[in-house]
Amino acid sequence: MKPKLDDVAKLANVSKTTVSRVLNKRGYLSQETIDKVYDAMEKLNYQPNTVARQLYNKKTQIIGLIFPTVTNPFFGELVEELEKKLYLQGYKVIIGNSMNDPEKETNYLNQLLSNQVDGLIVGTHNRNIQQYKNDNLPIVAIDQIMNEDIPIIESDNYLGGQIATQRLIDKGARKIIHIAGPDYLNTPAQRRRNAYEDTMEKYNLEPICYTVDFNIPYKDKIQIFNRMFEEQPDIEAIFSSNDLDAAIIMKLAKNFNKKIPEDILLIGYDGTQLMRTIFPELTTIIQPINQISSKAIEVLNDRLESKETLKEYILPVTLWEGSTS
Amino acid sequence: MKPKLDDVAKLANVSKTTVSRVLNKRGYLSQETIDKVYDAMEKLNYQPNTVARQLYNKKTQIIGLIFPTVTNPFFGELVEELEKKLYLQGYKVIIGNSMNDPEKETNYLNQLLSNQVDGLIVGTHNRNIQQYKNDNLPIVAIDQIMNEDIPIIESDNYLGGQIATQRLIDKGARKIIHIAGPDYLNTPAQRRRNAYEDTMEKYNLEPICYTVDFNIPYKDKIQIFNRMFEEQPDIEAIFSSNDLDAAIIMKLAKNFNKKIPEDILLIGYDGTQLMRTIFPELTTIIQPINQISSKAIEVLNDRLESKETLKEYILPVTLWEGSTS
DNA sequence: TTGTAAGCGTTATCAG
DNA sequence: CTGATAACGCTTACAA
Repeated sequence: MKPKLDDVAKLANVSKTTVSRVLNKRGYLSQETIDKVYDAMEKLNYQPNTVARQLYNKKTQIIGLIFPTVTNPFFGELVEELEKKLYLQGYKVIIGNSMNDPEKETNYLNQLLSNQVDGLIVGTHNRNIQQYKNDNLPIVAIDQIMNEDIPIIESDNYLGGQIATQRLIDKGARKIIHIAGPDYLNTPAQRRRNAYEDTMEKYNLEPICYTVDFNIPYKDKIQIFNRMFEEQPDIEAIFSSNDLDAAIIMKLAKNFNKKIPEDILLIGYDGTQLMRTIFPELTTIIQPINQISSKAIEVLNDRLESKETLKEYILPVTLWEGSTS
Repeated sequence: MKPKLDDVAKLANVSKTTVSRVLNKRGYLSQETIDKVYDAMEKLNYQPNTVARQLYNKKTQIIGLIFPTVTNPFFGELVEELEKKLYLQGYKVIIGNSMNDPEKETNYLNQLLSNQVDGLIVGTHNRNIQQYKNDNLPIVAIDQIMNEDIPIIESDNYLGGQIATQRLIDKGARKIIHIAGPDYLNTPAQRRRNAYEDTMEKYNLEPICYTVDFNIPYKDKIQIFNRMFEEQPDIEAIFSSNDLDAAIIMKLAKNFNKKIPEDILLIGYDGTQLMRTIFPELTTIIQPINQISSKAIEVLNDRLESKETLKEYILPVTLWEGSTS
């Protein structure tokens, strides 16, 4: 059995209160008592029970992070940044990889909000969060519309989509295909697609979208892209809303005897550290993961202190000029 | 204020006990009571307080995962698998990215073991865990020696190193360089290096190792590899203990006018889904992430039930035959 | 400077 | 079938 406060108290011949005071360095205590208590704690190898403290304080010092999958470098790096920064503020993180499974996500949401976490940062792409309406919950969303009361942190998706499309057009491409996330998801990321469509229209070009759920198995993606190459033999450029897909497309292009950038221009999206390091040649739009995570935490802190927040925070994107377009 | 059991009880005109029974579907209850209670819960939008339950049950249903960084695809995929499988068993996960910072790691270890988690799966590379000796703690380690009492789950690092080195030799390379993790870390992964050295010796070849801490910034790695290319102009093959480093090396080789595999043979290590998808040409040793995670959880469960476990579990590796060697 | 006792929100025992 | 009550381990008024 693990020793508890009372065991320490008995061994040190003091009351629980005193031990608690020593533990939390509160109030006046004689040095003698302090020493006695520390001695006892050491002898018993005492560790305070976090859960009991959480119950009393009504705070867990835990933040829940719900994201589709930490396996995608964008989310991996984002989650890592969030963890790092929250750690410095004394928080731990519970992570839920929802895999865009609505049931799993709802489950996490419900359970974590049962006093298990102090706040939530959510980046999944599902809806059904009606139940939390009006509740002024300590939640912020990243790139995701949950409901009107939950602030959204995002990078400038429209501008990103515009920069990407414009670049391909400027480089002479006319038949430009866009790989997008599923359009039933009304996320801010869809603005990349809107920007693509608007820009194409502006030049009287026909927008062509292929839709890929970004966390289906790789082999399914490969199938879709292979079909795309078959259906679009005269394709001149591709704007992928995701670097991973762009990288896969680069590999597949070879099989169709298409060279990048000679035959097909390519631009991706996200621009993670990882991709910039192992695929520096891939031109892409960089999302400011560092700023996104900082802002998300800042806004969450505001919410926790019941301060007013904006509904939406838009952070700047930048272009990574590789050689694929 | 969030409603509590008592509020529900009052509204439904029953006792706390009854509400608790309804909540946990225990004991005999009249349908009428059940309905009344559910009604009240709904009206108040009641959510049971997880922390209070944790205190009573002395279980949190949380497992702590401590790994260097979720940003490395190997750990990312491992953590994801662990989370997925633990979720199905009713566990949540707290994640600590130690970044090989001993202080942060110790901190996590101490705090999480303060009744905050039911068990721990640890994959970090630091020592200093003396304090936990003899304690029969519910911990398992992945690829990491913590102390004699903590079981280790690992893939067959020696065999992996052997297969890799042998392959390079079979393909005709003689001057073969190995990129290894820092050797002050006495981890099972060092057996890859041992295997490399043994195999080289067997063929009377001189082993040459470059040491790279795997979570230093990318630009520092690039510096080290550039130096390597300068110092070793007649290099014929490289065995990297990490696919990311292998990928970086592939990019850098171009700058030195070295073609892979024509001029330099290359083999990596880890073989994550991600790398096999976006770098299928990279020959590598696949660690069985799925099996590792399953075994880790299985052994942790045994520990939680105070069953005897082995000290070490070694899982098989396989070769991914790309075109880089 | 230290101790007593109440309370944080649950669950389970035991009695009715 | 239902209800008091103690307990989980800690913190803090309030007293001494």
